[in-house]
Amino acid sequence: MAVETSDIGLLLKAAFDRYHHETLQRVRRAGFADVTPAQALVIAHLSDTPKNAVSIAMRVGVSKQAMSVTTTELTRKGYVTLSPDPTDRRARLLALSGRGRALKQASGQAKQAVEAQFATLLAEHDTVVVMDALRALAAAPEPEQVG
Amino acid sequence: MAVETSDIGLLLKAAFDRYHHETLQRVRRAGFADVTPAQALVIAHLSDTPKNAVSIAMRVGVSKQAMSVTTTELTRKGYVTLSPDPTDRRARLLALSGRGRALKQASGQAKQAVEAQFATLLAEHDTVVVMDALRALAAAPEPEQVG
DNA sequence: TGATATAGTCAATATAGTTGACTATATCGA
DNA sequence: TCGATATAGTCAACTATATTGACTATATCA
Repeated sequence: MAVETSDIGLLLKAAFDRYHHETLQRVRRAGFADVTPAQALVIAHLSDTPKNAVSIAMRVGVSKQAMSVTTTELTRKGYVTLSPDPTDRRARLLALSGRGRALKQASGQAKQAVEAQFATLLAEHDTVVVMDALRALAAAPEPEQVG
Repeated sequence: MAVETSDIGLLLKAAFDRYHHETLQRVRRAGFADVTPAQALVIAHLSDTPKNAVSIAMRVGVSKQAMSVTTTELTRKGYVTLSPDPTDRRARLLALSGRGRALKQASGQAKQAVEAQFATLLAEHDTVVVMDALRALAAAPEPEQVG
């Protein structure tokens, strides 16, 4: 994708596409060929503290129905284990399996490698600026309704 | 989507999702309710100079088959017109219709509005840094093969 | 002119998301 | 404590968007 634009939307998309393509390629080469982007995204949101599906869905920004499908697949592929929530019998807690932790680690290494590439393009100060800017943009409050 | 992370991949995704959600909402409120994200993306790549489908596909970063579907839809909805390429009888040139130009203009206004929000979060210098950084990241050459 | 490349379409499939309807369990309030 | 309501998760149907492979028509090159 050629990028000569100054359209920030196209730039965000191009940068995001490139970053994700690169990291996913590396993760797949590291022995996790069966992981899809949506599944990798959920793995990135899992930690050592088990969480139920709905709370992850909210963080990821998808419906609980979409999350249900991804949970099923991640469980089937052996990256995630489910256990009953002792405090809520409706819920099932997701936790990383051994293989899931390995995937998350490989994913972290892939990201570091791509970010190292990124860092060579920018001064350290600028990297900080960019991260802060993205965080601000991502978290910006809804504007007052315009319509 | 809550964003407390320092994972640049998640930040890029969150920022991109937010930007696109906001702009598409505005475009739809402006009277273009039938435009999908993929279609809006193609419109953003069209200018006054007609282009064939393959060249747009390359810029957008999708296959010519995907582009064919989007072209059909944009034509059906009246945003784009097709005409034969006088220099190549295989090709058909895409051009914005009157409504297509109106859509592109509304889209530009939506982007300006969202970027104005963005600008309030950053110093002007930082905005330049961020744009340059995204452009560099988007255009970074493929790294040497690692596998 | 014949081999090869390119523009575009059609078909099949994969991925990822949505909404709506539903069950089971929690929680809140009278 | 019971009844209304909210929440966790699943199932089904659908939409949107992408892929690859096979194909036709036309260009281009040697």
